[in-house]
Amino acid sequence: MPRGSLNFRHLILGMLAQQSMSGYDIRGALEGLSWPSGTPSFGNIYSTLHALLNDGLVTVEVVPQQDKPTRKVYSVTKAGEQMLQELSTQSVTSGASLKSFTMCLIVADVFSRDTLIAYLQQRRDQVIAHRTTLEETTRTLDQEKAPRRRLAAEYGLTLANAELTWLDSTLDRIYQQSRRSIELPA
Amino acid sequence: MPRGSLNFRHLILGMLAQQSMSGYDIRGALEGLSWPSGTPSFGNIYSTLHALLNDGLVTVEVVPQQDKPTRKVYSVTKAGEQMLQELSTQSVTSGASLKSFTMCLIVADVFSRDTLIAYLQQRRDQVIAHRTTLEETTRTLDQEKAPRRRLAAEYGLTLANAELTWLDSTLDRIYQQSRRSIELPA
DNA sequence: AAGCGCATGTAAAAGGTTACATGATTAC
DNA sequence: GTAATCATGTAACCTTTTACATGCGCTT
Repeated sequence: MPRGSLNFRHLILGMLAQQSMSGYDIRGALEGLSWPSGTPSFGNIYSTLHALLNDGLVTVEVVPQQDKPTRKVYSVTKAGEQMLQELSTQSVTSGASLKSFTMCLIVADVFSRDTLIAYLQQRRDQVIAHRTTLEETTRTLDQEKAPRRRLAAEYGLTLANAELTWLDSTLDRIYQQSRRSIELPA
Repeated sequence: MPRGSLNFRHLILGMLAQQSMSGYDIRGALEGLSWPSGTPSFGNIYSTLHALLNDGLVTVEVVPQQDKPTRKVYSVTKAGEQMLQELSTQSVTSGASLKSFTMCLIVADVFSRDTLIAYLQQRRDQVIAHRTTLEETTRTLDQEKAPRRRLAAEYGLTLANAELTWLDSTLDRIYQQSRRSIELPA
């Protein structure tokens, strides 16, 4: 776990900060959002929740339901909020894998604008670097006549280009929002 | 590890089948190709190599170099080729994560055309399903005014659409290749 | 002489999934 | 009756990374 990088605990805590939920709810939300990095298992979610509870970062409320099993709704405590606050302003030194970046986007609400921008720009730099590597690889493979060998590189290039387009337009959008909120008070 | 799914052993074995390499070489090749799923560590590569050697699926050749440390070049044995052969014709029941799919592409050479097509189509079905889920999620989030909450879903949608475009064009290409090789002998 | 690229290796720790157990209600 | 959704939980297991150790030769 590289220093400054998001882990699963942060993800759960960040999601609970957006909205109090049960483990089952969290799983449902992640199924829709965390697709690129894979949906985590219940085993992981529940034990993370217990660990957070044990560390006093969240509290539980047992909610009996009619016609359905009892739910356990978790909410972030003040200690938990403080932990997120620290994360929010912390400098980004992550080795940003796709997983870690996806988590960052899911809990984007907990970051300050500057931290979010830093994350996006860092990801942008990394994707550009990878694209360069992939372009070199395809150039080498073009010499050979084996078309199958190029599949992985082409796949990577397609994803990299799509991601870069998204990152650029998203960064633009965020910059315009800052400009607007600066212009309005003026 | 779902049955029928590719694991790291298969990846290494498949890469060695394409070309005999050292652990260091494998790492270099994967750095260029396996970007979306993350480049594996040396620790993983070397221990997998030792395990394959122990199971008689590969052999080593110690290659001393002048001016550089000695390399250990691994090659696939007949037993290893047989294992790949079985994998090649095996029906695909994988829970195809991005990781497993990327591995499949890297060793695409070892698959029969039908198996490769099955993998690509299976992935296509899964991505379409995920896209549907993501579209529903964005529809729900559009109601709210929180723009940050939509980031993860939009990101996923962008990647899903790019991947689908690639999958469709790649499947087309492969189909045309089969047609050509059927037409020629006729 | 310090640092980097090459090259291999191991053990401990972290991370995560699978498989199981439980149990109620609804829909076919 | 049997499958599906809802809902939680534990332990064993697998996978993978991290952090270390080693050592040569080239460059600054």
